[in-house]
Amino acid sequence: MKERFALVDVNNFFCSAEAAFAPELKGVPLVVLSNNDGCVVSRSAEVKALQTVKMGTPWHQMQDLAKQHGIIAKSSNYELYGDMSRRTMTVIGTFVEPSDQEVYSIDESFLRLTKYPHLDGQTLGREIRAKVFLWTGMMVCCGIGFSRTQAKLANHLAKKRPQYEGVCDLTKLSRAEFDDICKTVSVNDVWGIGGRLTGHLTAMGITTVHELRCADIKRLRERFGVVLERTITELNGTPVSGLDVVEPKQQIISSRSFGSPCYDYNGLHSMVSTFIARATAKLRKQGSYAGRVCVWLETNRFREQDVQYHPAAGIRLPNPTNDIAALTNAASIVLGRLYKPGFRYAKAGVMLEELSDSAHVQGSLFGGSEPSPERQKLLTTLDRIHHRFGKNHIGVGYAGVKRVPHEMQRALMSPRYTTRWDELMEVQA
DNA sequence: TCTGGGGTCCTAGGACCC
DNA sequence: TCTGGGGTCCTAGGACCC
Repeated sequence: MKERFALVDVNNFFCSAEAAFAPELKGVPLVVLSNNDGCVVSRSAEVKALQTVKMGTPWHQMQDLAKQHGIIAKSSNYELYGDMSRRTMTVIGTFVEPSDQEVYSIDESFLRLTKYPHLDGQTLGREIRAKVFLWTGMMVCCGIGFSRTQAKLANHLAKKRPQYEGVCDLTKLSRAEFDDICKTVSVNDVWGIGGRLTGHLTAMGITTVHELRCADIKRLRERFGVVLERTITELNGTPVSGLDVVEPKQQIISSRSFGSPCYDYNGLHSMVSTFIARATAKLRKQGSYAGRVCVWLETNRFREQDVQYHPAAGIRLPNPTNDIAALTNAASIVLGRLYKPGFRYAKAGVMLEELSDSAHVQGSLFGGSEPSPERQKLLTTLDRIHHRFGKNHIGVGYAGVKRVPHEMQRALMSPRYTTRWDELMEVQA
């Protein structure tokens, strides 16, 4: 039996999540900004229609444009988006068995339809759209194909071409119809083909999906590697990969630009400690232990007048651990090596690596040792306090105990309608 | 003044082993 | 004069994704 996949994806996800609770944001030009209110990371249909605001445009560079078109901006509200994502994915998941859904990103989900040959793609897509909209207020598009890459392509068409009305099923097309459509889509719109590859392919005279499908696959593999070969195979209707099962993360990163520049060691130390706290929380949530801690610092690369410095280094722990104090300590050692006075630091980050599901490291000279029961109790209690009161009430060293001076700016943030009792939406009778 | 954050996979090349 | 060859593991960096 031929495999069949669907990709369901929310339109303008962050903007839609904002508008779901604020009717005045519906039908108006709206953007959502990255951390620190830096860049545009989501645009409403009205902003996309202007064609002048690209993804990633710095907000401070488009003030005039915003005034001219009445563009409203919102700070990113990841607590709201995370919760709306969970709700949306749950509704999408009601159409198949759990093992046939892969939540691919915050706003996208693959469904494997192979087991449900009786489901007509068009009908299913329309039903998903209706149910998701009714239950969450979010509008999705649905693409269906014989591989995940085809489903992605179909979703792209469903989103961009009004005649599809949000649902595109490539599996129902004849060979000739499929070829004709592929002649109208640029390689750049294919999942897995980014700017670099597009440049190289264009130079070889390959600009449309049809040309890519017909190209000499052996030659392209030799030149660009196995990834492109798989993409072409999938475009031609043979799935190379099925659904990905959710694996624990192999690395955990926490990193932020500072709300204001930082010059001194103590300031950096408090930020790095905060990042470690956040990363450790993720680590403990997935039940992993880290074997290596990396830290990096960055000056502001956009300031040409500044001397640039962006060092990075890591340290291997004697035994993998999930103990926030041990991880903070390791990060402090690395930071001590990296820090040099006299620079205008703008950003820092930490990375937990070599994650395992055990505190024991194989072949360690001294043997792995579990933290003592008392220690475990302390760590678990910390987790509970974080869970119940939020992350900013207790921490190690400088982290999170009080507002740190370089915290990010989120001047335009909306309420966290669905996750905070004191930020619930109020309705006036 | 202000320019995001968090991931994965693959490959080439060096280190090291026998 | 002439200095092996094959294999694995690790790391850094590139490309991509959302």
